[in-house]
Amino acid sequence: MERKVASRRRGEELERAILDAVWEEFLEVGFAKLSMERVAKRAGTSKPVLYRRWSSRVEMMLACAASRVPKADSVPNTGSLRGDTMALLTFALARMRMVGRTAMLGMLAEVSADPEARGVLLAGLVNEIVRSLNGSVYARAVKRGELAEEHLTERLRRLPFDLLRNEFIILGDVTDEALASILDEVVLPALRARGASV
Amino acid sequence: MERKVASRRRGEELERAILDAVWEEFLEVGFAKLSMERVAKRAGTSKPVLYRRWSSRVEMMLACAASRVPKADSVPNTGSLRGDTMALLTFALARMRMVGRTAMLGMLAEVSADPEARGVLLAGLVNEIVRSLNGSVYARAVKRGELAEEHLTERLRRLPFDLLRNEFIILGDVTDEALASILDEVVLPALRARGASV
DNA sequence: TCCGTAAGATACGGTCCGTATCTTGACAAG
DNA sequence: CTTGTCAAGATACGGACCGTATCTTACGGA
Repeated sequence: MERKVASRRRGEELERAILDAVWEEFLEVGFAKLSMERVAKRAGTSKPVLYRRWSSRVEMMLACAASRVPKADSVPNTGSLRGDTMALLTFALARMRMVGRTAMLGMLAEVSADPEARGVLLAGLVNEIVRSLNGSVYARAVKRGELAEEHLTERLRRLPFDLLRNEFIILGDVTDEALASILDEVVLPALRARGASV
Repeated sequence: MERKVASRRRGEELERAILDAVWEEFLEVGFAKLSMERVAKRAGTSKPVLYRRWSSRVEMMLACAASRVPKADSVPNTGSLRGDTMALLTFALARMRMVGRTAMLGMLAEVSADPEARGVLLAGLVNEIVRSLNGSVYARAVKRGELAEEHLTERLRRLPFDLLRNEFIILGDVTDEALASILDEVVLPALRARGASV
């Protein structure tokens, strides 16, 4: 919990200890009640040390999240659009669960006033993984002949993640059935509707 | 801003004055920085008076929101499913704009830990309007022959609002084009896909 | 060996929390 | 008109944090 060692930590080692403290503190008291004061105490250091690194609580928590959330690697080729998308959403869901609904909402809320911070958050937690989808899953589906590239609008590319994120934020979690219904009742039908007749 | 009148307000009158103060304060400093202390001062009263009515900041803000957000009345019959849904989403969007992204996120975040408060918030801001959709828009579309009732799953009923809410929360606002793309690229195609083939 | 740099400790004024206490005004019953 | 009740309103409290300033001291590189 606290420390009272003679040695003085620096650089990497110190930063690691702080981010670990942030995480433990987060698990213990939650996002809303996480304070610089407590983190400093838990890490066995002091507030100025934190403020030298991050200018705000959110920035610090983003650093913590970034240090723990797994990077999006490649998406497995399951042989079908549905399988690939399901795998991708499952991975994305796992990431969301690591952070948790409360923390996601808290960060979104605290960041919603500052356009710059908002950009950073969205880039890290939203767009990165969308690009991944564009780059492999949809490309493979086009190659397989499951999709026509010219019908892939921006909205359709974002669609699976928009629905997943909404479900997670509002309902608290996403069951397997919910995932399936997102795919089978919305995403795939929308993707396959060619002549979007009015 | 403040008041120093001899008369002592009570009941309805006092409550109105407080909720007005909450709203003005919200417009001025935003959701995150809104404090009981400042609201009390602005309303020309004191904290105990606030705490006698509402047990928390969120509860007070919900009361304020409820007193200002227009109730969902009837949905105009435009003659087509697309027109009806567009009208409904436009109305829902207007409501969201009155509250604002920051406040919505703030409330969702503060409420996300407490299941009971969460239920209240969702019931008021989500489900009410979904019921309205079920009750009239979809019923009319079924009567017109535009939809088959047996394909109207829970997910499809929620779909327009899920997408609207997500867009509003994440992107900050919803343009007319975005609204149109939600309808024409996702909602209507999904609704019309009969045999949800895998 | 020495010196710059950052760690770590402490303290500051400030805001806000939620609650307790007390006085005083408004209103109604008699 | 008198009087009793109840909530409004004022004030103060201990406590948690904020963000910053100041000062000493240990580490690590030159």
